Amino acid sequence: MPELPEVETVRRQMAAALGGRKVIRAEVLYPKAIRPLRPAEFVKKVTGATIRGVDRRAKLLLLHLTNGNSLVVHLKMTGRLLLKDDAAEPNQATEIIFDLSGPNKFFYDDIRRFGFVKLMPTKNIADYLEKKEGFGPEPLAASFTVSVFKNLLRKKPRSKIKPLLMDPTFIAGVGNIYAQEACFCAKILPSRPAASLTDDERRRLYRCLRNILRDALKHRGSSVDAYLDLFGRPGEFVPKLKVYDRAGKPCPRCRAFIQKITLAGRGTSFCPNCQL
DNA sequence: CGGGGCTCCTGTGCGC
DNA sequence: TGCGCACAGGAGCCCC
Repeated sequence: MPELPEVETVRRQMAAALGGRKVIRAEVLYPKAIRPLRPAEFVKKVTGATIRGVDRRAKLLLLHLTNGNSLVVHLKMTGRLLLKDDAAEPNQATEIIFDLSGPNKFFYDDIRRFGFVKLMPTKNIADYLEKKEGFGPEPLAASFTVSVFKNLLRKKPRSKIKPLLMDPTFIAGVGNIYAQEACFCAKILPSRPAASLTDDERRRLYRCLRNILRDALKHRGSSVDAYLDLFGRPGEFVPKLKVYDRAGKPCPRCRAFIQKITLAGRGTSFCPNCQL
């Protein structure tokens, strides 16, 4: 599942590889993936435009075009943005093909088809992100200080901490993998109400969350499920995951068996011995 | 306000 | 060996 480290990896790669490239041709193979336009309109508004820059907010990728439009992409669980050579052919998962200037095609694939590509005027992006989506702070931003984190926790005293970390309106970009890893690192049970965390635990969780996201980014993310980077390479962080998808295996810290429960409908693994 | 359930969709992995 | 089915999962939405 692409979360902040995976999406940011793809953003950096796209910014370097796609900037200045022109869309020569576009084809929509799965119309439900695009919003809100019909394929003909989508193709018309994209064709001939040059990719000016790539931003990220939460798990959304923002591809800005020179014609005043932007593409807003959410990869959800199995979306992939792939830069391939001109001879590449679509497969079962391919939803959109962009034929670029130079020797490349740019594919949007999504096995489970939950992701989307929205086309909207660039000038509407800021409002869309902050008003409609209402994203919380970027956890790796310099402005996201420990006191900002503590103030946020005070606003949601009754929420369970792990689902709270995954709430995009609370903090942006954290999903099921890194929320579990952060709780493990901070030695906090995922089901603890936010208000029950001591000052020391709040500080630990803040540091753990930021360190894990940074470390995962350094390793180009975790390839669980279907994630691949822009060049089709898997991320290298999976061997460093301590609890995610490790139910029944020994805790790397204390050797107790990792346990799995469901919180807010999401699988959640933790060590019942050293997470308190 | 918080929590639960439903929805989208397909590959995986289980039980028989 | 093969079939069929439950299940996972981000996040919006509805309901209580």
